[in-house]
Amino acid sequence: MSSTPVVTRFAPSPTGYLHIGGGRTALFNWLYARGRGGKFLLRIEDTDRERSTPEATAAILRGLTWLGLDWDGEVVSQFERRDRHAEVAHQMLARGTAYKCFSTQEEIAAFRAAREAEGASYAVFVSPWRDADPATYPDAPFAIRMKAPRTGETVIEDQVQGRVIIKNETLDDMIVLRSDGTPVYMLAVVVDDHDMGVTHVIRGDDHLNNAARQQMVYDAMGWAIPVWAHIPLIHGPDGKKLSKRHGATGVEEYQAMGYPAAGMRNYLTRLGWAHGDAEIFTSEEAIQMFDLAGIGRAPARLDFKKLENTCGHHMAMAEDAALLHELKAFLAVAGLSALTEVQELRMKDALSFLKKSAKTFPELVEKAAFLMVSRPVVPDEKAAASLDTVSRGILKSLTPRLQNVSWSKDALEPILNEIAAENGIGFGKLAAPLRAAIAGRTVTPSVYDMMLVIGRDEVIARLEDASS
RNA sequence: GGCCCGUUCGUCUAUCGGUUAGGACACCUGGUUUUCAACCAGGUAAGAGGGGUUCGACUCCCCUACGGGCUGCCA
Repeated sequence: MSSTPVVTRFAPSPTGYLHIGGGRTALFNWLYARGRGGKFLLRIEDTDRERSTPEATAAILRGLTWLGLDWDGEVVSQFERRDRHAEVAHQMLARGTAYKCFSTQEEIAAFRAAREAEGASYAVFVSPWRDADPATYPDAPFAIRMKAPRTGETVIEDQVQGRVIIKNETLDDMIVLRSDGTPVYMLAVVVDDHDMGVTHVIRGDDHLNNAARQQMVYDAMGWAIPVWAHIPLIHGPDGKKLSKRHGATGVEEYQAMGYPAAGMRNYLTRLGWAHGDAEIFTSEEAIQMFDLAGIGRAPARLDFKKLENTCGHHMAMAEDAALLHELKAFLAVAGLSALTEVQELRMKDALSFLKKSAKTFPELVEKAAFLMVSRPVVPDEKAAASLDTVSRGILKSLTPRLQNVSWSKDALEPILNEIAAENGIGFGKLAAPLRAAIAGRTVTPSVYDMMLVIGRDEVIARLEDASS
């Protein structure tokens, strides 16, 4: 194979947040580069001055960072490279692979309307200036158009889509430099990818047709064509193009919904890509396994249930310290109050069991309610119901016996069993009021787990609160 | 309209001419259990339709249907 190092890139337009589909495209580029000791570059395609904003760029960077996709080198601004783009357009002019076109937009519109009136199925604009004698050039603004081949075909060798053949007659002489001297996207991408040394262009398949045009620019400049890989877009659960009505479309929304980044990464990697039966894997494993050949050709639908399941596995797999760190970040972006010192201390102990059953951070926080509340614990309606007179009496008889036991499950278990036996009830009947007293609710983690986390003094205090 | 791409269980997919079409999620049933989960065991479920090619097609070719993309001096 080639010995040239792999260089991939992600090139979003800063016109909004980082779309989940864009996030996946970035992820694929990142995986591919990282798995081959290559580089993953980031370029912001901000040539559309009307719609590009610095806020959007910041949001995209945040989204990528959250997903754990680190890029190499500086972020490239396409807009700042406009002089270079114009330079290449003029080089094309000099090479004779482009020409000055003085047709006005009105003339072009009229041309199309006329062809349409004739009943033409499509109207490729043919500029009258394509072969005009420079002596006839008017003193007027002009655009630079590429002198595209009119016959034959352009073949795209795509790693995902296979060999795609486009007839040249269906492609017009696209403009590379506007009459105001600004470069057009189609030129800018090629020049930037070339200058940045991009070897593999992995992007959405909405660009598949564009690849033919771009390839013409590569040819016009005598540059090496990169490896193409046009990946299908992500669709909503109904199979339609993913849009707002399907729910979250922005990467940061997923963070705010509390999906752990590792799970998100795993899910997005598996969405539209497979490696045998591999389902749950770390990023390191994904980097090792990832290849272009495993990418499917059909658009994949988002499945929130599977996303959750995948996230659940990663929650359970996570290191407690890292999970605590991510939990705090989640609390911040979700606009929830930060953990107090006491809560954080308890959380550190509770994570070992909480993470096993939670799939998302909101779920984890929900299960951690017992350690978040402070005295007096106010029971909800159902919990209050289980704290009847009899139960309160039982709890009252329990507290003295907790004073001197060693605070471990092994020591606590016999005591609670004794209490249950003495009162002629099963452990389940005892656990209910205990849960109510300790957490103020009926659905909680194991009573032992809770007791161990909040500690003897707090448990006794809560039991006394509830039984008095 | 034209051009291009796609179509295996509800969903993500494996298969790369010969399989009882496999796995995962979801769903259903059972088990475990201290509540909710989690967990364990089992189950239901698929090659869009029609033509070819072939001894043999989910796999190759064609047509149709459906979905998507492109068709700008947007990116």
